[in-house]
Amino acid sequence: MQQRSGCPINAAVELLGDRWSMLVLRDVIFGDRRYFRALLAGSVEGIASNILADRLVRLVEAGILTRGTAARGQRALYSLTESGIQTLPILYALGDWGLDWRPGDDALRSRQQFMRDAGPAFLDELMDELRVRHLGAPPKPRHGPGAFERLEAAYAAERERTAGESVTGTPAGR
Amino acid sequence: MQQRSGCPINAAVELLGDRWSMLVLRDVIFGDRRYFRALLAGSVEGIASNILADRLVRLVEAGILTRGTAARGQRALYSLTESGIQTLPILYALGDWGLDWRPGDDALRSRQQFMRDAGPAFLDELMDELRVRHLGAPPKPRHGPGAFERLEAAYAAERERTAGESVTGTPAGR
DNA sequence: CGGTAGCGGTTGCGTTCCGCAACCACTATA
DNA sequence: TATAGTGGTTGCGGAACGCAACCGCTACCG
Repeated sequence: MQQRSGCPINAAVELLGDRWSMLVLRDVIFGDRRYFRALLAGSVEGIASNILADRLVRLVEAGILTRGTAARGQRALYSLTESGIQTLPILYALGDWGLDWRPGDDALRSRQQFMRDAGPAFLDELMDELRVRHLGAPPKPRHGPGAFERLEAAYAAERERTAGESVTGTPAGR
Repeated sequence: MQQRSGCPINAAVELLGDRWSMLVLRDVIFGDRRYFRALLAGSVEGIASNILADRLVRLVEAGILTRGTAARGQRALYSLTESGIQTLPILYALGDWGLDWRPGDDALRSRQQFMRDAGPAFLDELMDELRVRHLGAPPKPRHGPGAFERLEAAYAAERERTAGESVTGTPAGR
């Protein structure tokens, strides 16, 4: 891909400015989906397989992901590189804006709300854990549940809450 | 536009996830280009007039920009709304990533570098000034040059420096 | 040895979007 | 009346997207 300008914002947009790349990274980072089939089946937005295949190739070529060496018919593990891990602030900024200015599902919004409440240091904590997961970095000693663990707990709790609402809210529901 | 999911990240991507929207906002915010012709002629990446027209309509419809009431043949002033002003952290995150992981022009990179060095409070300062420019908010009392002023000064200095380099650096240049 | 499920994709095809250039109606100025 | 400037619009070819079906390969189980 040829660069249209030397502006760093443009450089990022040329690579990530489409309807799917950031969502794939979101699912890798937050959903821990690291196999083709997992990304395909787990996609909330319903990505098509050819689009997913294309994006994975591009992200690998751009050095954002690496693909584990896997022969045909075998599972290929995708991992984040350091530059991939550092796309997290972009994802956060997008989600933070979307939380304020666009409508959305309460359960899915709770994750973003949790991150906002947790403050900016939480992002660093998440990135540290990604380095452990994806780069084989030694895990940092911690007391209590990890950052992703807390995030998922908040999401699960919210899902539970809204699910309960929808059940009790429609008594003879159909 | 119909939403593909209730995820706040997806909500932002659906609106801003294309090759031009963020660049238009960048030029409005950092370049203070608020007229169609200024955005068209000043575009470093060379946006086409039909694409620009389309994006302006979409951004206005999304409530990110407002269009001043102007008859045909008269200048229409585009202004940021509060939600438009708050896309600045997204622009910053994109540029910050691009600065680290993508090649680019030194002069254009200096602006992003300056913002990084200035720290996160600088973003708030910029957003305050945008509220003055675009929303008619009362200017905050300040000592010394404003945030945009400092930013442009850094950019101009770097442009001067690299221009000097290219002259003195290639003595009998060809 | 044969059938089946799972793996990462690929292919075809129609629709939408992007990129380029020319062109438009209108206003303000002289 | 002529000219420059305003915000666009139109036409067209190529690229990207979205959908569904299909593919070759491996691993497992009987």
